[in-house]
Amino acid sequence: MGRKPSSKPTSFDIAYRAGVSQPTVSRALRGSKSVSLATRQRIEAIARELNYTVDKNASSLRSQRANTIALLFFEEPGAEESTINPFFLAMLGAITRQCANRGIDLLISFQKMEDDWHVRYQDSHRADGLILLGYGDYTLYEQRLTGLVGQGTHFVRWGSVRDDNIGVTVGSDNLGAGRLAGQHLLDVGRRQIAFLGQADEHYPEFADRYNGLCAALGERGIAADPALQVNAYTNEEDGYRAARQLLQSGAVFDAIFAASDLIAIGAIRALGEAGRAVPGDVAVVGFDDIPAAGHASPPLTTVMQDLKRAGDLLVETLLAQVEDRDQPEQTIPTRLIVRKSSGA
Amino acid sequence: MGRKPSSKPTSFDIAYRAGVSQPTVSRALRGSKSVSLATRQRIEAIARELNYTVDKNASSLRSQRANTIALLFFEEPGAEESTINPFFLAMLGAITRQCANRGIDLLISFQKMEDDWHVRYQDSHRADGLILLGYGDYTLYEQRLTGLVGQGTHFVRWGSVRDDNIGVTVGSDNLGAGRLAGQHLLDVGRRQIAFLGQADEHYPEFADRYNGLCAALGERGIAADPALQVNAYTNEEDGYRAARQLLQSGAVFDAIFAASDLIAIGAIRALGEAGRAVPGDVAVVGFDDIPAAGHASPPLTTVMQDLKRAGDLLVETLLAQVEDRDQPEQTIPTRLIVRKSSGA
DNA sequence: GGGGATAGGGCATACGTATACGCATACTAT
DNA sequence: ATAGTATGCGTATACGTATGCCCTATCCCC
Repeated sequence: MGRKPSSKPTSFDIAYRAGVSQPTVSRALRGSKSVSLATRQRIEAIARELNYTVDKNASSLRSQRANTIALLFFEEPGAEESTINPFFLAMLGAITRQCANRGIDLLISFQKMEDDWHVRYQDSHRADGLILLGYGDYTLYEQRLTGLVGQGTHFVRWGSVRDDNIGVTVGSDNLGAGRLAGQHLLDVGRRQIAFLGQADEHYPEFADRYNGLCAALGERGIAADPALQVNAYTNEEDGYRAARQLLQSGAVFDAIFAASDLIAIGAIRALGEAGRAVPGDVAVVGFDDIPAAGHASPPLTTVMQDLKRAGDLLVETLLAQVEDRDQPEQTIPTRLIVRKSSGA
Repeated sequence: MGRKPSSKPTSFDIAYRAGVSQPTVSRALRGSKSVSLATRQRIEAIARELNYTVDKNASSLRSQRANTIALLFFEEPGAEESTINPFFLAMLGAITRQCANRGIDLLISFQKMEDDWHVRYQDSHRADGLILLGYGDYTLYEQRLTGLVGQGTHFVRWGSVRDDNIGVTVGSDNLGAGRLAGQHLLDVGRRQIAFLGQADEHYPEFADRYNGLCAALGERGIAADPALQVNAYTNEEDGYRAARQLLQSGAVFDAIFAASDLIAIGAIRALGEAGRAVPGDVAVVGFDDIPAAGHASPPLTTVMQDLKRAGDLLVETLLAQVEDRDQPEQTIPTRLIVRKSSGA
């Protein structure tokens, strides 16, 4: 077994054996139609035989195309190392698969918003574009995003799709999802529906979900009670705290719509400790449909985001931008998964 | 705001403004000591001013070093898209951070073992080395791994550290961890300890954990009862099934050591349905310390793997290999996290 | 049979950086 | 003073591929 058969073969080696010039090899392997079928097949056979692979660096250098995108997770400043949002992790899987299908490589990085990611990736020709992921407060970064657009950096971010967003955003239909959840809880006879999650404009996705809930209430002639909205970020602890706060406030409620499954799970824990039965006393609906949702007790009714669709759309939208094509729709419909926690 | 200031500056542009030659710019920015301090600082200032970034493709092409590693997750053939092992996801975070610290880029991919990953990454000069991750059955791939070694491909895999492994392996001290768990259960007075998890050589990590348990039993003069070992892969469903199987077999047991937290959580569900109290009737110890372990009811006693250490070591070991340095130790100690489920 | 069109492929070169060498200048040692 | 040694930098070139341009051989049609 040859240790190192003689370092890696280049397109010149292939060309030599095939009796053609190096550019012909390049053209053949890239599928250019100005190479005859016979020649191409000969070249392909030789390439396979020699275990030849196109050198990505040379290829990218010459073509100015890396065939790579960078995925940036933005962490909350205070985030624990271990607490990566399961929702994003699931999306990672979808994105990865989608990239693999398209023959595109994926660079990944967890970043503080403060770091100079655009320099690190796009500017260095490392990646053709960026996918920005994180329930972050993008309003803090408007300036930077504006700069990116100005520089011609290609990027797509996940979040709340709005007309005045900087750059291109892909996201679930959070407003519609909030309505779905609200309607469902109303349908099962609940009237005092609390919302656990940030509802201000620094968390546009959560705000949309809340607004959707309010819309559903409004459609049935019920006014949303501000006392029933309690801030919560996105983890289990926060859900627990928010629910306790709600309980202690003395507000009357017979349902909770949580902005994420983790919040919902934390809330259920708090309700249990307070002796409130779920769904008997309080119906609970979550958001995301993370794996744990189905295993929670009681199993959690939740809004499912279509992760596969999300991954596909993020990648497709980004590539469309890079290749200067028309961009597809950017809002993804959601689906309500009814389980025991809402008492349906 | 300039749309495109005049495409990207190159090292020649910097050189021109600094009144030096291009190679000097390269040397200065790479920190070569054959550039005077004054010159370097001048160059650095200009580079910053022009927003210059080294073109990674050109750099890698010339230096034959990508400063990139590829992380490959291997999926079980039947794996669901959404069921990425939480343990690996957590490790992903650690690896990512470690790479960021070292200024190394990370490519990521989920693969079937069948695919030709080595071609795709290392052979194409896309990455300097590979990290192989997955509770997979590597014995099936010995041939391929042998081929990799023969080709001089750099890789490190996560798993059971043994002398006869092909390539370099980094992993937790599963044998020691199994002993820890066993000793703990013995210490709290249990004697019939069941093991849920594959114990055959196709799953070396699980086998080590089982063997560690047997060793702990042996040290107290107790023989391991083969009837108390039930196969389970690594997810919650499998743990549930395995526990039911164990219950139905009529075997007597007062403790369960599960090869993973997910198995343990599934087992607790099955025990609950069967009316066996945890830890009253059955003490349970899991493995991994995934986030859900602390939130389980009862909170799960488990073996914590040091993920940060794991990520660091994987990266360091791989780079040591790439750079032809001595490789560090490859076994990582574990720690027992005692919670309620073991009745301590 | 001549003029165009087309297919097939070679030639030259560019992509932007890193590095082996060589050459000056300055500084040390004898 | 003179050989010897750093120091600091320029010259030339290589890394391996993709692509614009040009050339030849067909082939076709009127």
